[in-house]
Amino acid sequence: MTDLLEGLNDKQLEAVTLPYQSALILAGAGSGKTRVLTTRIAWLIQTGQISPSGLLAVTFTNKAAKEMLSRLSAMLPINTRGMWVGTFHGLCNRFLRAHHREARLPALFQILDIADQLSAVKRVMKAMNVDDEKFPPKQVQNYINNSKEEGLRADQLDAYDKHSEKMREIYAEYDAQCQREGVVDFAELLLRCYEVLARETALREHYQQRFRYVLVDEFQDTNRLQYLWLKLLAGKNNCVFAVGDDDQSIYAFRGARVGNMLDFEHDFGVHKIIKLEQNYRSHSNILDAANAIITHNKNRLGKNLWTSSGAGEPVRVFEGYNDIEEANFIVEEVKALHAEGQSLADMALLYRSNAQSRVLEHALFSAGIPYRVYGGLRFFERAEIKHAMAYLRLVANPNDDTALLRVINFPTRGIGARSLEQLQEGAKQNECSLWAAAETASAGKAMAKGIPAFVALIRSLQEQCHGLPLPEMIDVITDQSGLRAHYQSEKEGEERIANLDELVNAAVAFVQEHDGAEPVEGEEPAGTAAQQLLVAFLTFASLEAGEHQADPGRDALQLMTVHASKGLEFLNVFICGVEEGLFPHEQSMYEANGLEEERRLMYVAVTRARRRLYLSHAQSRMLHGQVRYGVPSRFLDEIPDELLKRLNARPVTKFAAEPAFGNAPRVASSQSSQYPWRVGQAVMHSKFGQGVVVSYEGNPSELIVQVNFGHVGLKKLLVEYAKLEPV
DNA sequence: CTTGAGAGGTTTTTT
DNA sequence: ACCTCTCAAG
Repeated sequence: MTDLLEGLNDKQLEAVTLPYQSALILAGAGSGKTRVLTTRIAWLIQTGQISPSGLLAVTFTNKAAKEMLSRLSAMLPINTRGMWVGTFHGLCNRFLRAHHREARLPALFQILDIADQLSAVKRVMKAMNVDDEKFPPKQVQNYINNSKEEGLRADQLDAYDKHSEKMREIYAEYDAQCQREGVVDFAELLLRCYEVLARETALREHYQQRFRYVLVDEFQDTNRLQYLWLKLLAGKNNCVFAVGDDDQSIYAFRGARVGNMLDFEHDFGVHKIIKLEQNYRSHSNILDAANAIITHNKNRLGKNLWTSSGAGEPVRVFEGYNDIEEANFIVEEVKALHAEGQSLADMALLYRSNAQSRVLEHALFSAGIPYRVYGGLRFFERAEIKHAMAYLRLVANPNDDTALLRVINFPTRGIGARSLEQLQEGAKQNECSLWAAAETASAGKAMAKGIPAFVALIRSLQEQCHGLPLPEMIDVITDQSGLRAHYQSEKEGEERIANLDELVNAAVAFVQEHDGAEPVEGEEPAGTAAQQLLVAFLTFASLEAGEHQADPGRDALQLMTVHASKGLEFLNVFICGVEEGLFPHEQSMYEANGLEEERRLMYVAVTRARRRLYLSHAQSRMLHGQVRYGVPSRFLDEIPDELLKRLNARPVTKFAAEPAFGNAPRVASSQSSQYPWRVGQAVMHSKFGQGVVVSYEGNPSELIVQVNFGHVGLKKLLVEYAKLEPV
């Protein structure tokens, strides 16, 4: 066996071989974070300090967890199967399955994804007669999730007024509904697990004694609840090894608390933070640019990346007249690089928001460059898959109201709003599930024939599926339910049919992987083996639906948001739309510390590049169907000029010329007499400085002009009072 | 129950 | 611009 510690630098070595104590490792981008984490585990095991079953390692993505496990089994001759290495949600799910009684959950509880959750929220609100104009279901959903991620139940929340009181009430009702139906949402997995550990002393002590060592990846992304969970699990005597990078915290908007890093230092008695600052990814021009940007942030633990691999190429900056020219430039560069023999898969186009991908895709498509867009709808989130899964869920548990509502009339079988209302009424009166109500209704006196037909269908499916292997079950279900026939008659249903076939394939692969899987420890497995497998598959679909690495065979350019690029690296990186209002995003200005998060986002983007980095921006672009004029991002100004190579010199007085490509602003020439300045014209304001006229609104007597003042932001000004000077 | 017009809303989203 | 959702007419 090769020496584990070989090739580690001093800091990495120090982190890997730390004595038994809690530690915080500040691991910069490209500093070998995953390597340190896995080597630490391997070293602890190899030196006999801990057994494989005595540690718990937690990540945010399934990908990261898998990566850790595969590297681990390459380092050590151990069976990683039974090890507690996984995502927060995956581990909590495992815990709850084993201790469902203590958690007061049915053994075969099911997991709601965001879409399921939203429909559950809508259902609760309807039952409560809540006005969904005043309480938009999405907002309610966020409120519930945010509360749970703070570790708070409805009865622990304060209400300030009628509105928040109602929110709290809906939250409580929603939880009650989930409990009745035996389903849990993502946040609930964690909160429930946390509560069980907090409540059940014996259980907590058992796990505390077992997991002497807890390791956390991407610690900067943990939310309040995850932090509390870790603290509870560690207890007084165990140690936590946390690895993270405060400069790469880009999920505050979802409840991640960078502050957990400071709290951690204090709560876990960390003596010394180890900083991994040597970067093995990029040349120094790229790192210096990244460092220059991030030093503008006030709230940092402090860290400076360096490399021994030389300056490398300058950071290239391109300014387009508009987004189309920007896209065309990128196409040309990509072509040139590809012609030099570089693979497309090692090039990435990064953008701040998904809306930007359209223009880029159009240009790439026209040029015949294969590309792949990351993000968007995932396989298990597609409507046809969700429908098939809903039938599957009903076979597993017909009392699953969410699943029932999804397919009771899909394909349509004459069950309209009225029949549904009757069902819901019946369910409410008898305090039973919709399924039970449907059974009663169809057994009783004459009813619209749809419902008895549906009941018969589900019963028949249950019967036919009994004893069948999972893939065949899916075959039967998609066939008998009429799903397949429905999509066959649809004009663009071919892809959907193909997806249903793909679902069968996914089931085949799943069954193979689970062959001879370990039984859940602790308690007797509930249900039959077949039921277990079915529920495991459903859980897999909601918890591990990711894995976007399709068509690895084809060499394709990678398109994704900056968020999606975290953790990845590419030889050549293009960051597009580096403009005020886009990156940093306009919306971020309204949030506390929003700008700092945007800057971290730019830091993440820049540090993705190994060798060559392009930053591009455009003077104008189409946004929400309107031409928007923008000034270069402040982040560009934050990079020292000597690191940059400006590829094209645009005239200093921008926007003086007619807008390129005939995208004439609506109000420009024809009625220009009415408007003092042309849209796109640079103007000076005594207080806000230089800006660009974006649009006009209001009537002629009270004309309002919207000006983009770059760093100051977008401002709406009354033409009459705003003393603007042309530049 | 299906269809289409109109309204509203568009940052990012590991599970 | 474009997508999703709602509601009224067929």
